[in-house]
Amino acid sequence: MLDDRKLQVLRAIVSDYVSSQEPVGSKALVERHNLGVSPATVRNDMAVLEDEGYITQPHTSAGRIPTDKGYRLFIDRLAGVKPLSPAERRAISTFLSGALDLDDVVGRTVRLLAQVTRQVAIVQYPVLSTASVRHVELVSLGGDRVLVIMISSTGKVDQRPVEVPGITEDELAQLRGILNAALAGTSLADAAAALGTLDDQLPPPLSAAGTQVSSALLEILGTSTSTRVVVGGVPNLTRFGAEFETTVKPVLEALEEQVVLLKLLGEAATPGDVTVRVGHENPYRELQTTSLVASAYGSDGDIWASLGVVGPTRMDYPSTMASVRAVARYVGRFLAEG
Amino acid sequence: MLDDRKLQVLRAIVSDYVSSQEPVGSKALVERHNLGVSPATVRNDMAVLEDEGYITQPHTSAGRIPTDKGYRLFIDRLAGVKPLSPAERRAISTFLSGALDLDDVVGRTVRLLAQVTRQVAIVQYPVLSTASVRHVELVSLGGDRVLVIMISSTGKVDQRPVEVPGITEDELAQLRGILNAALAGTSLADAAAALGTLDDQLPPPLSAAGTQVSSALLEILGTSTSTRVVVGGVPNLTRFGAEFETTVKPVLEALEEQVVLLKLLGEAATPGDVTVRVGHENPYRELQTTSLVASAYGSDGDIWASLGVVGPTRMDYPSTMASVRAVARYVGRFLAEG
DNA sequence: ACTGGCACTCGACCTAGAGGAGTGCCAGTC
DNA sequence: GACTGGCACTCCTCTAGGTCGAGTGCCAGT
Repeated sequence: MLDDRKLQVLRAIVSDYVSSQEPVGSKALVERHNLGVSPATVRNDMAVLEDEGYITQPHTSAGRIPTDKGYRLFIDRLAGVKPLSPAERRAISTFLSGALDLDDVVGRTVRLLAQVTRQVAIVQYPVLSTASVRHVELVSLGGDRVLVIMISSTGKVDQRPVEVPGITEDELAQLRGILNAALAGTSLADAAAALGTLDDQLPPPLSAAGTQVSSALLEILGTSTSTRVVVGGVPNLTRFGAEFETTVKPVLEALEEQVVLLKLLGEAATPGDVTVRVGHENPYRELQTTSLVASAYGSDGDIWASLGVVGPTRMDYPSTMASVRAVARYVGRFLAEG
Repeated sequence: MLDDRKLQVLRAIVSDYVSSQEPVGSKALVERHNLGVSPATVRNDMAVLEDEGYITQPHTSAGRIPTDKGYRLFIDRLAGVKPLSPAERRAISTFLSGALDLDDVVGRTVRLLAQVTRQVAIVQYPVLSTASVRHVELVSLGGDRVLVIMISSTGKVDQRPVEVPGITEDELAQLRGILNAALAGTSLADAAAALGTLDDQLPPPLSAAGTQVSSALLEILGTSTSTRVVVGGVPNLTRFGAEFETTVKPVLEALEEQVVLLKLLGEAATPGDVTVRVGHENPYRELQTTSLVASAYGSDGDIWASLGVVGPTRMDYPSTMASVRAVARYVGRFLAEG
């Protein structure tokens, strides 16, 4: 159905359109890519490609532009992996050195990704299903207030204040000891269960406080599995001022919805493999005029989280995919070591 | 020089232009605001206002639009305080109830501010110059790594990992005790000094570890005085799609520059008093086509930090200023209560 | 000091026409 | 049968000209 040359024509249309943002005609095509055939032949091929739904005409006597389906075919079968430039390689491999803590790693990653792809970047905080509780700390805030702090093996620190009327420092220390004995080293998933059985075993003077602290810890455990997301490179959207309605506006709106972003990224499953959602393939209506390029990151098949970029469907997929993959790999490796 | 009626004319021009975004002419003015004089008279007044630089014409034979100087006069002398709507009052006074921790308070505040002003909101994390160290915690991360955690009286928790070869749990506990004895309760400013004198007093086995931990704490102290900002309501920019170059683009660019934002907000000094920077009054070139409405928040003259909104110079100053002031006051009060 | 009247300016909007890029189709060639 | 050159056609883009009307500045009159 689609012979080699037709595919080549499609590839040429995509690549020309991506760089010029203008419908591309048969004549320009044969001139810029030496296809070895006449414009008339290309026109015939284009007619077939249009019949099949890979390209379309904005109006009767204009050139062709790729449809979402066309981009999809391009990505699946035509896009060679574009090697990263040495500068990009260098940027990626030095960007994380000297990172201080998890916040810093995520922050640097999002800036890096935005910089190399020149798109809006999204990075999800890592959730390690095999992460464990490193330590629980209770700190008196004066009065009846106590700050409950949980440190996980990924280095993430969460806290919640609770009201615990009339507890003494000694009791606090005692409770701290019990909690750490029960929780330290358990996985986040098991920790919730461990907390449940703990309540009964507390000596009476501690039981009221224990209940308060337990529920705070449960909240913390809950929020550390449904994780946050960080966004960067928003000013890159200004490049697409002309496509305000189709690109700038939907992306800005989607970015404010953490839930949407999380779901989007959540579907980018296997690390090392880059997932692309082109236009209408996207489950979220506002983003159906844009594309998402995402990848999970982690190490040894252990998925931690996802990262990616959002941009107009008209984007340079080979480069973007290469960059996203490289950054995902690098961050995964970095976190595995650190 | 400018009699009462001329001021009234200016006020009418500002308010009409803000709502219509179109140059306003003499006839429309007398019709919409019953000025009691003829269009010709208004024209004479407008000629004077233009001579003085308060208004300008986009082109000959068009209506007038306010200049930055005109807005400034409007704000200083003409803008009555627009009372908040009951709905806004309610939104403001309920938005923070149930806030969990400092992050949550700041997050809710920025969303609230964006919602009521329908502009892009910026909230600086509170820095309390009189804040003190509540507690220092050292947690072994396994191997030679130790996590240094500092909790301040505002409820802010910061952490840094450090390398401390071959330290035992006992030594860690000892060091923790010494640190808390020396630091707990001291102001953040004094804490740095206290750390300096501490190093000498440590028993030899702890001195190496002490140095590492001290420098981590100093870093933490450094970053908690130069604080972060949080941004929200960016999708509100889509309302100004027509003014892409003058509003959307500069704001997006400025938002990515934390430093710029901090400096901007830092100049909004006294709490309760709203600072407005109109267009060219703004020290940052990119933002000279936009206005900033900001206020410090805190309690009892104790400034904690600032918050505000950025939008086009053509904005509804009375409402925006009222909202910013109300939110700043409310957040200040909320934080003071704990 | 204000007003009505008037000539004038100039952008917004419409229309018409030229130019041109690009197409589809068809008859002809290898 | 696949490719090509040629040709008529479409329809966007750009320009030029013309009308319309909101708005102005100025001046003479009250």
